[in-house]
Amino acid sequence: MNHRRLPSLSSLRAFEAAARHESAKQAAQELSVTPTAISHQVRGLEEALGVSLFVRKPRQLKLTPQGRELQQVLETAFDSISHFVERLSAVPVRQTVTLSTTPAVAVRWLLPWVCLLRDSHPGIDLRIHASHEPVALDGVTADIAIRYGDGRWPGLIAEKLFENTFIPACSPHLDLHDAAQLSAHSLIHFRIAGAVSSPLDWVAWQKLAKVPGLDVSAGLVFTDETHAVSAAVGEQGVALMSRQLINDELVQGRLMQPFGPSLEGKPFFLVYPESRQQDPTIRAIREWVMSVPSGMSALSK
Amino acid sequence: MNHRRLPSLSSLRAFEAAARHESAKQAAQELSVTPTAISHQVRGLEEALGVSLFVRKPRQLKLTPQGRELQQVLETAFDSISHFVERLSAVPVRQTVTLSTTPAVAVRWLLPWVCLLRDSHPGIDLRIHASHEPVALDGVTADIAIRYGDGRWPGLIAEKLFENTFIPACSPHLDLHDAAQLSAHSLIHFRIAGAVSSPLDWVAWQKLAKVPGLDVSAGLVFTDETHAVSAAVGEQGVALMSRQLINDELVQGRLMQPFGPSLEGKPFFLVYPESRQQDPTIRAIREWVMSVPSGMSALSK
DNA sequence: TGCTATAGATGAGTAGAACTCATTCATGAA
DNA sequence: TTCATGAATGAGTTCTACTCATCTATAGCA
Repeated sequence: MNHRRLPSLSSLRAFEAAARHESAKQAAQELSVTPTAISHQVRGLEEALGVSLFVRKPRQLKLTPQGRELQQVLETAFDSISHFVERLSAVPVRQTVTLSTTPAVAVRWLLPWVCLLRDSHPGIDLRIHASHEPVALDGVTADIAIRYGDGRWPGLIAEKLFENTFIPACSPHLDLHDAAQLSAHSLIHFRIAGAVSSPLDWVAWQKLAKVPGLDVSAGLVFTDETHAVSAAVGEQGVALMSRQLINDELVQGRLMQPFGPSLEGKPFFLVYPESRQQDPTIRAIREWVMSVPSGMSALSK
Repeated sequence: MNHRRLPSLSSLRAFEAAARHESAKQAAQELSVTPTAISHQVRGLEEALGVSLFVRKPRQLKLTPQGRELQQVLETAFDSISHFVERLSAVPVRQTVTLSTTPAVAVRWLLPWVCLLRDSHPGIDLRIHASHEPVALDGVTADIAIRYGDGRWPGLIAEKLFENTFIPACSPHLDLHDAAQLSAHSLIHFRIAGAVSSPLDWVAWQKLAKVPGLDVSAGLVFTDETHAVSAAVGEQGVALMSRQLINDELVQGRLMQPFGPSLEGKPFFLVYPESRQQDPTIRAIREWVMSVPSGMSALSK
């Protein structure tokens, strides 16, 4: 259908209304224009088509047979479009949005607040894509992300959420106060499967802390950060983890930071494509994420 | 359906083409606009509807499920309109046109040329409404007229066709040369039924000619002008009739004007509503009428 | 790996279609 | 006869639809 011929759609609309009413005045009212506009449009359409659509009488319009036929075709067409458009608006379409983040952020930071999003935006179907690697925000794999980094991603808008400070953390029951005591306890490692090392593990910490005689290769290894947290809470040893993600445990006294130093990791950002900045769904998610309490955000308020 | 909601029809058209191709570039080519125009229109539509219709990738557009649905509704609607419009143009619709004129003009002047109109405009169905009284050119009773008058009819366009000169006419066999001989012959009257007198009858002629002893009330009376002509040709007497309508007989010598004076009647005009000046059918009839040879027209050429 | 071509998006500016205003005309009703 | 009503015409104005310039992110090729 590459050679579809369509006259001015505005004139078709004006004609259809005038034909239905057989009145330019009523058509004008329906379309919120002046009767003159209707008159012009109808005339333009007749000229474009080369046929008469109305028989004109003073103060009266009568449809020609062709005019009547065209009105019926147009009414059907416009009605089908209008019905669909109204259906689109009337049914709150559940917008599926995929948020990509790390497993720890997902579990420890976001999930507790998902009910809040559901309450405020029942039309949003939030799906969380948890992985350690950043994924494409292409609207297919994911739409929006919470990820750590330097905040500079081409084509993406990045809004800082919170810092990512790695601290030694253990249960208060271990009665640890000095780094020198570390040798007597297990180190709890969190290591991404397949990764050899990380700038934020015990090796890096030891380089900074320089605890004499400490063997940082030993200890418990978990591939799931939340398991590492559980082990620490369960007095299995000392874990090095993001303070912002164990804020609850710190506040509740289930975990403590026995000593320093801290390692500053790259902060977490909310990230989404610039092209979707005005997307109502993206905006809604953004607002929700911004309302989630975080260590730094709560402090700055 | 008074509350029909329709977004910008232009944006709907642009979207449908872009959706069908899943390419703004190809849609632009189809609609003979720039790709930018497509981009703007699609974006406007998405904002108006509040939903995303495309998933955007660099150099690529992918339809959302909603976008796909809308495209299908629109394709059906636009196709139905387009098909009807093309049908309207492709089938030469027979346009019925009613031409109002006097019986004499119809029979003696127009009918011989109807075949010419049919040849040049097979789509025009010409109907002739013959009557002595002018009728409304309202598109119902009649569309166009040939009528005599002063050429000034409100709202109507009047184009002069030919004069209307009333002359005494009789067969050459009567061997009449002088008005004084009239008493020895019958006067042939043409009188419209119900009409008492006319400014163009024998009474009016006698007032001008002042033929001694001539009784103009006597003679043969016909209600049909063509019958009066036949009677004159058949040597029944002398008729007073429009020279332009008996031109053939004059030229062929079946009738002659034996003496004066002539009475100048109001000329005949082609008359049609100003509002239909651009009507293709009216224009076609006009051209045809103007091409019919008439006494005065032929002489001026 | 770097360069070029390609296709879509954004924003400012422009053109033309859509519309308004003023006026005229032809009823129809009081 | 006068006034109200509704459609049409033409000139002028507004606003939507469009273009141009520019940018971005690939995709393909050398």
